[in-house]
Amino acid sequence: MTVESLPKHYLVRTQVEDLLADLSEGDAVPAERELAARYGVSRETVRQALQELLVAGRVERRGRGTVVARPKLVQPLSLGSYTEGTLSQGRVPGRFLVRWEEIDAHAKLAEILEIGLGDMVIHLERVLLADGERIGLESTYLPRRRFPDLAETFDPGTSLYAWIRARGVAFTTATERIETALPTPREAALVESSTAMPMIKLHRVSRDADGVPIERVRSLYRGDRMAFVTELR
Amino acid sequence: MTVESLPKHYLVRTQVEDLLADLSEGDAVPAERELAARYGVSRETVRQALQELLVAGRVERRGRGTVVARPKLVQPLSLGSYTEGTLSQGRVPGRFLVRWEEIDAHAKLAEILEIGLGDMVIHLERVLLADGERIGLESTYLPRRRFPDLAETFDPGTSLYAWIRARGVAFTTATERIETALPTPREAALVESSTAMPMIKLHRVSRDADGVPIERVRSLYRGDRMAFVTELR
DNA sequence: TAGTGGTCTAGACCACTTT
DNA sequence: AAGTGGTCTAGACCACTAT
Repeated sequence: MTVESLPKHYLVRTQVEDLLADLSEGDAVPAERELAARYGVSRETVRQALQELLVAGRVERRGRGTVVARPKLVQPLSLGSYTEGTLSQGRVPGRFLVRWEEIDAHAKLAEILEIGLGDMVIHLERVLLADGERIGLESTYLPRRRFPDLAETFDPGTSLYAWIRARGVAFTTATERIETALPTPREAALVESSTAMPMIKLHRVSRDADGVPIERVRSLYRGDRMAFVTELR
Repeated sequence: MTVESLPKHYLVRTQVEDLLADLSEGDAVPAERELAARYGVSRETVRQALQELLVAGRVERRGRGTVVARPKLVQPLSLGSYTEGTLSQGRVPGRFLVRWEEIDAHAKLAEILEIGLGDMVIHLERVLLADGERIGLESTYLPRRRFPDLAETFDPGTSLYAWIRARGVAFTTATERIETALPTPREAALVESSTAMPMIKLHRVSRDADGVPIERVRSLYRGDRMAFVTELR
């Protein structure tokens, strides 16, 4: 890509950004066909410009039409639970279960959790909510041997972190990998987004005071709706 | 987006992924027009599928044609310098200056750096390299009063972190914000990427032992080429 | 029912790179 | 010169939603 001769979709993007400056959160953005006519470009070019503004979190699709987006939500990247992190930002946390299964540990999972190959692993997948909005998807893998009564006593609508801690297990360290990723159609549907919307993917392995892995978590957050903060020491 | 009836571009994406499984790093991927003919779809549909694989870091554009991508580079998200982080991953770090300016601090910057409104700030922008590959863009803002001889004694091709530390300033804490973002055409060109490629944007304020801000850094890393790891305690 | 965004097509022209 | 990806167009059909 050269610096000279800016692409049309980028020019449309900056023009629409000027429109947004005069609008408020939740206000309707002109329709794609209307913008195409106004700027003398094809609808596909407008769509590319809007896609960039969607990824940037400036606008969002809302039922019928496009509206000015709310600011991104911010989450601390910390050892604490999703519940605590969300509450600390003044948001109401929520979650609901979309999958619960008990599987044989394959080689990689067994290695990560430091369990035997073929040991049973509990996998729970939950949609994460902030103020009722779907903002992410969380997959947790736990060794069943360590938490045999999880299925009977844990309510998937509540904090797993709190449940584990209440059983005397201390979260002491965690390794986390952070990158961008695109969702599958299923994942996109679960968070009410699209396959073209980049997500923030987090891979975490949490350990107890003895350095023993407690859980492996894979989280997928909507890149247009979430940002993370962390304190480095 | 509904779960049923998968979009064609996603089906093409999975079919191309199957192709990639039989190829090695650097091998050529069939041309877009060839893939369109092979799968009986339009070229634009193939392009959407390839765009998803580009974002995922599975393929990359290379001169003429598309090839199987190398694995993502991994950087620690730590207080240390880019040089140290890159070396710790067994990569050769590099950087070159693309902008040097001294500006009056505007309100927000003055607040962040805890300096007077209108105090002079040094802004340097550098392209970051790993093994010679352009992987990111870094903008650093420093109060000139604290580093008056920066222009005379600092070589922008070297580690700024090391230069500051050598002057007896200790990096003690930092606050970092992490999110996805799209580059402007200029930024995309500098890292040899495109405006449609999601980047990982980092905002950092580093502080010394007294809690005084040392610098503000805004980094933009190619999302298709970089991942980050951090240790949580 | 009318309007919206989501998807897909067939084709065009361009800049660039390799042969 | 030939082939590649980058951009853009004009149009089509669809599912969904607000009226």
